[in-house]
Amino acid sequence: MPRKTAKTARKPPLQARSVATVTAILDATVRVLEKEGPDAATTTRIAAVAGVSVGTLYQYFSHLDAIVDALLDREFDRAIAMMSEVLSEGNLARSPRESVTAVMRGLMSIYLAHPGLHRVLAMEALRIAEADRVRAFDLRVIAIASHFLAATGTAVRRLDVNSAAFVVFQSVRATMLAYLLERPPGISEAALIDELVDMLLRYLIDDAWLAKTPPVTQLPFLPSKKRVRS
Amino acid sequence: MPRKTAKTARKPPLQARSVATVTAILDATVRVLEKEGPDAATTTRIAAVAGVSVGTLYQYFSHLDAIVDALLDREFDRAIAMMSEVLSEGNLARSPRESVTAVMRGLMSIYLAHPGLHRVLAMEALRIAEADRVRAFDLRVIAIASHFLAATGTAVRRLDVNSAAFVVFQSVRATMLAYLLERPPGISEAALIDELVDMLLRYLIDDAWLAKTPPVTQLPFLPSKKRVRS
Amino acid sequence: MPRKTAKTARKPPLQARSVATVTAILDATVRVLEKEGPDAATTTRIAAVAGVSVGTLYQYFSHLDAIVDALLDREFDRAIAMMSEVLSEGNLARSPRESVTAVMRGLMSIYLAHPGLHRVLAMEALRIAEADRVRAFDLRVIAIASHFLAATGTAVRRLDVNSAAFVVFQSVRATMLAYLLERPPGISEAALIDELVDMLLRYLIDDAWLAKTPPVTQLPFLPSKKRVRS
Amino acid sequence: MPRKTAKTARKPPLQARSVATVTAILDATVRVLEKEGPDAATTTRIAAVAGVSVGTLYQYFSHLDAIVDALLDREFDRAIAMMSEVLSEGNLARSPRESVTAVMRGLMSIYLAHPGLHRVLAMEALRIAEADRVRAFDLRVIAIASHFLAATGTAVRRLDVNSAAFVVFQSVRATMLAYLLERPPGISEAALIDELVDMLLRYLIDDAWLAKTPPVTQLPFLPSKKRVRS
DNA sequence: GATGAATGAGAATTCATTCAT
DNA sequence: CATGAATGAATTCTCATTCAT
Repeated sequence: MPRKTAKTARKPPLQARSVATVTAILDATVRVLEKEGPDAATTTRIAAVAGVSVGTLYQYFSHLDAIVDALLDREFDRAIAMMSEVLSEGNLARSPRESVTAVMRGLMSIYLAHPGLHRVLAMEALRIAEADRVRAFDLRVIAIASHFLAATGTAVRRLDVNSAAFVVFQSVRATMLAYLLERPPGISEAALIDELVDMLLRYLIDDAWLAKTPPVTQLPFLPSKKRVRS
Repeated sequence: MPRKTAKTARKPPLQARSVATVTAILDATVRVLEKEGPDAATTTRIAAVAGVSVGTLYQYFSHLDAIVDALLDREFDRAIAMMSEVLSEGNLARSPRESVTAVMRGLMSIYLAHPGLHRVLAMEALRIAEADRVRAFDLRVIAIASHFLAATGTAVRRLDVNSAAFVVFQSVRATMLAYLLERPPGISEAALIDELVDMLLRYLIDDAWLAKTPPVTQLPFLPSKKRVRS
Repeated sequence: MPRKTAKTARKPPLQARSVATVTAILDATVRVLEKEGPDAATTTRIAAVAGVSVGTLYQYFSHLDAIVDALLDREFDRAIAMMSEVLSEGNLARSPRESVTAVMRGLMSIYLAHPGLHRVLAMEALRIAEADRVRAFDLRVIAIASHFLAATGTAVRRLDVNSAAFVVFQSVRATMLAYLLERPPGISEAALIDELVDMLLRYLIDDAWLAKTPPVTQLPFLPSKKRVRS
Repeated sequence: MPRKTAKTARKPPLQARSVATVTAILDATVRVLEKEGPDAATTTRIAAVAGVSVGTLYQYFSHLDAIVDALLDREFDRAIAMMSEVLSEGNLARSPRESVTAVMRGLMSIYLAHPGLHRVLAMEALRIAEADRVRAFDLRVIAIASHFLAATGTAVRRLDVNSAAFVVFQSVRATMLAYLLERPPGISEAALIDELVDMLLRYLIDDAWLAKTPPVTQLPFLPSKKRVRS
């Protein structure tokens, strides 16, 4: 994704009819990102893969960046949809651990579907601190989560939901993405999810509530026997 | 940090007598990054600010990327030094919460010193999944932490230290960096640190041990009435 | 007025029933030129402002240049009409100075109405040496002027009317346009017109005839002492 | 001379040594302008003709426009040098008519040397009202002229030298340029110069002074019979 | 006739890297 | 060793013009 200067204006696609073309361009971008890497994602290449001319590409996206933005929105929407589904009425019976695990798995599969894309999206997030976009996403997540928590009567440990949302969003995104990109040997996907779930549950949910469900079998790591002493 | 071609593999900085020049170049890069932004950090500009010619710059760094690598190492060293200090013999008496808080504050100040640099380092981490480098850092941190934990007899909840280190590293880096770059309104620096500390403590440390120190005054947030208790 | 290729020869506007559309396009062009500058005057923008589609625009004008040509003709017509009026039967009693002043004022007001347009027209005149068009205009002006001169019996100093017309046309156009575009400080509109009038009168009209009307109160400028006298 | 957006900064050539390269670029631009026309004067073409790479071109000129600016300055300098020469001490004995004629011939030969260049310079003058540049030139001309006028004791008719300089500059430039570009049939170069000289002399110089030198043999043109009467 | 989506050649500009001095 | 002028591949983006609907 070669970058020059980051211009301001971000025109939305002009016509409603040509959603097909817009989709083609977005999909082509993802395809290039996944198969050829960020450096290959030039306007010319994207247009070629999308089967349109550069001119057409620019008819719908005023900048190369605008494409990335659109993709970010699309992925955010995807994540929101997944969470709505997972935390919907039909799943109120699940334990917090089950629910959070389901969400983590959902997220992981979203990242897994297009790791190269999310790599670029994360880089973009660093390039231009996209506070507003992320904030909007956070708010949507908070709304969904709050609704679910209220419905299940789950007790939350955090005082400041906004801070918690911020911390959780950044932590989960970075961890999952780094995992998918680096594939650290010795850590399975399931194990990573377990770690995240455990971290989040204990960070977010009240102990009393957590106690209601069978605790994970996490055993102490160090020092083994000669424990604590005190 | 304008990028063209990722070119060949990244070589380490050439062995060089003139440490002064190398330092000058590294410092110049940081200065440019902080004051003029990533886009201004061209080889020519860096050389100019460092007071040397481009040619000389290439005498010491085979790639532009090599400079970034060197800076990453330098910052990692800085972090390690800080942790060694904070978790040293002299501080064994501290409670886990105090220790973790001290580490978080140390990290925050490292990021705070050069946010622009760390922004680029984080981007670089995404650009080329630098598994090995991060892994090496993690190992050093684990060593320091293990030592400290053993010395204080602290009980750890995690089974797999490597996974935990991975999760913690990514979570803390991403959260702090995003915080510094976005400066989300309504979240103070101290509050963010508290959140991270709380998350990490409960993720990492055994409840029994935590209980030994005054618990944080986190109050439940939601749902309001039909609260937990029962 | 962005230009790519000068392409083929310039065709005249296609014969069109819908004078309204043609006018709309011409007016839109002027509006864009005045309010958004030459660079904004793209076919798409002009069409948009005119309230038609690009396709329609091309129905009436084979080139973007054809629009400019049409506008040039329109402005020439406007100038001719103004001169005919000013130098008409009803104004034979005026002194040469009065007449020329009236013409200059008329021209100035034509330029003043659309300076941005005339800027482009002048540039176009340089881009493609539009000898024929200008020549035709000159001839019309000469006809009008000759008629007026004969009717008033004014004695002309020039031997070669064509050369004089050429010189006068270029001088007046360039001076007025530069004046309007640069607005040189310290020169009022009236002053500029006086200068031009004085220059033209003395260039064109016989001294004896000029003497008949009160001379301008131009005072000598230099050298100070050994002044000319009388 | 394809144009996109007119950026601001105009860096002067960096090094003094490489004057040769700068000159090569300027000369190449002129050559392209003269032989291939304005549309061919792209950065790539100019660089090629100059025998350097585009990169080098941009090392010395931050914009394509900067080249044009440099050429404008060069031509202005050329004109000033010519006038200094023509109106120098050695030529004080000449009559006003002779002097002005000499200047006009000098100018004509400057335009004649590179009509294509001056065409572009004039267009540029319209594109961005370059008031300051022209003003600076005018001042230099005024200085030279004033000196000469004082030395010869010539009486000037104009009250406002600045206005006069403005009018004269624009009139002469436009007329000569249009002449060279259009080559209107029936007007010889000498004739055009005579016209300009006559116009300027009568516009600028006091009649008494003009009378000192044999008047031009301009005969009345119209109306034929009822002539003015001597 | 009108529409406006699609086209694509082509222009400006950047910057990592080399190498003759 | 240091210098910094030269390189040129590569990229983004524009806009006149066409043509299927």
